[in-house]
Amino acid sequence: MKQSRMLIPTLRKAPSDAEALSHKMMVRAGYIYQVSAGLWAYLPLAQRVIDKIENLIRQEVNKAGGVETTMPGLLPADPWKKTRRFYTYGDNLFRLKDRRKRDMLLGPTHEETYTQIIRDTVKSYKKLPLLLYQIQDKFRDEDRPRYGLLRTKEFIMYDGYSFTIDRAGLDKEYDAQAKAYRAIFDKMGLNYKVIYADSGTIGGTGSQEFSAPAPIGEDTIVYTDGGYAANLEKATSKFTGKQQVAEEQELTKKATPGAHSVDEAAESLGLDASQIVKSMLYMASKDGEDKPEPVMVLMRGNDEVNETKVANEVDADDLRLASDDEIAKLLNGAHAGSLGPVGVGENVTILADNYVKVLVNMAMGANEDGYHYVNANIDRDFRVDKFGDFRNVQEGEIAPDGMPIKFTNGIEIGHIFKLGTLYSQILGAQVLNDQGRATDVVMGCYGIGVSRLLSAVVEQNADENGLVWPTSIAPFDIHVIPVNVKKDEQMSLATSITEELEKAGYDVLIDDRKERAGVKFADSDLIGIPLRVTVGKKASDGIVELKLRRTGETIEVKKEEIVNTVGILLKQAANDEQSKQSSNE
RNA sequence: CGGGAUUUAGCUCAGCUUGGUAGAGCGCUUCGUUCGGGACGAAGAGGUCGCACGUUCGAAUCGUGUAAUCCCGACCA
Repeated sequence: MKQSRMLIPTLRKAPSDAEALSHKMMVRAGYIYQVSAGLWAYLPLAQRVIDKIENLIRQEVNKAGGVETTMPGLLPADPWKKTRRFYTYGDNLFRLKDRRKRDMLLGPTHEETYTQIIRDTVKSYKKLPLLLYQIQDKFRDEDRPRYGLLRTKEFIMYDGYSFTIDRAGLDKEYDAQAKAYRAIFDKMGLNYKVIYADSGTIGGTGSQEFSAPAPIGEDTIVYTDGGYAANLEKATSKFTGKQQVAEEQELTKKATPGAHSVDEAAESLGLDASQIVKSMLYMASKDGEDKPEPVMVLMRGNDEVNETKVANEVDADDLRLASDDEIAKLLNGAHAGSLGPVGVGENVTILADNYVKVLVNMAMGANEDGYHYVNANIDRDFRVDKFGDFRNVQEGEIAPDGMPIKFTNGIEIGHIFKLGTLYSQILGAQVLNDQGRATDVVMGCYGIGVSRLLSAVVEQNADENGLVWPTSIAPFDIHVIPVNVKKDEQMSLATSITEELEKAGYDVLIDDRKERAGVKFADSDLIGIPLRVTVGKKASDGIVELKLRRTGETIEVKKEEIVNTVGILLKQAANDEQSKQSSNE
């Protein structure tokens, strides 16, 4: 491929509004062009990377029994109304009407559509299992698109859906997808972590999230060197609290003027935050029920409430902090900042973290602005309905695997999920089983953020000169650079080398532009093709220079040896990329 | 949803305080020299200063509104 026929608008400087490394680099290197906030054009180089990633996915998913399909991006709202997601999905769903005023939407995911197809076309368990997938644009009206391709309003996604007659079948499909995902990400040379999650609240019985550590990642990954990995929402640590031993003192109300936070109260009372109990008032509600139930959560002042754990405990679909009005109404006109469990009525469920259980003579808000209680004790002064783990783990604590916990940011690149029969029940996707009885089809759903993968890979593979693509998904394998295109011996050698390498099956880009060497080298580094072939002064002797982008390693070879040497170098580079990854997981 | 910032040439920015209808560097075009790590010289092209309304004889500049873009935060009582 001639570079003069490509559109590669490289820039000396990154646009001033780019923040993330991958965002800046991909714009500078001429891969992507921003059309609008959260909407990106993939220029020729990005398109080639995307094609390679997609083909890698196809390869591995097909191996796992997947078959490719394509759904419309524009969808009728009716099935989404049946599953209620038309109403519950929130503002991220693009809703629109067609000319007959029929409600439509732009698909953010396709559970309904695939379930509908299976419902109408598969009537017998003998036709199962099936794993249907597509690689296609998805639409989500993100509140805040950011970081280049990381969070956008339209993005490319692999989404697969498995249909089986029973749970055992689902487990097989799920495991096959997990295996395929690992193969895909391994081949891409990505560093990633697999996060296992227990059953979610909505009909699922298991999920794994694949997350690539990177500074701009929006997940907090809790992990250990022993292999433990979890979301902050799900992470647990060993309880290390010790029962405090002290004589119970008299409950006393103290003035703490102006103290609204734990730190302010701690200062005012001369106590450590860990001896202060903060009390958070939440409103918990379930789907389809209007009246939320108040839940008070007690926590050491230096801990953070984990709302997922609280929601699970009270079996709530929605959990939110109580509004000022609600607090005032339930707690005698008190305001946030001075809440506490003393004297709280039976209508409020009181949960307390395990670490509160071991405290004696604790301080807490008095439900009266400007006052805190000190020397409060459980049972004697206030009621606790249930103790449990309701806090976020902290770095350095001991994980369930016995190793110290570390935190890192991660980019969610893939997710697999055991859906169960939720959608098939609602949409009526049933087949006859071997007993001749109608049975709900058991589903799993699987997703990979394809366009987001570019960001993840670039975040992990770039240096100050530009991108450094892994060989498996680089837009080209080899960048041939005739240093001076006006010198016939250089140009003709470069051309013949390009043809030879292309014949050998490589993707080759030849820089046939009438640019000076410095410009070509700088652009080449920026673009990040794994191997560069420089055809320069020694062209007349039939000698060229090979240079690896990642290591900078350079060797001179005779033209007769190029194809052979290139093969060795690229294979070695691919091995290095994959071993780098496996040592990391 | 809350807060902050920005918007002038393809990119990075200056000019605005003290109104007089626009500049630099890079990039782009042409010619010449140069030619293995972002060359040099000469001559050019390119902008209704985000948009609207207002103030004024006159607005990139002052006022009001609006839009777009980016960043931060989203309740820890």
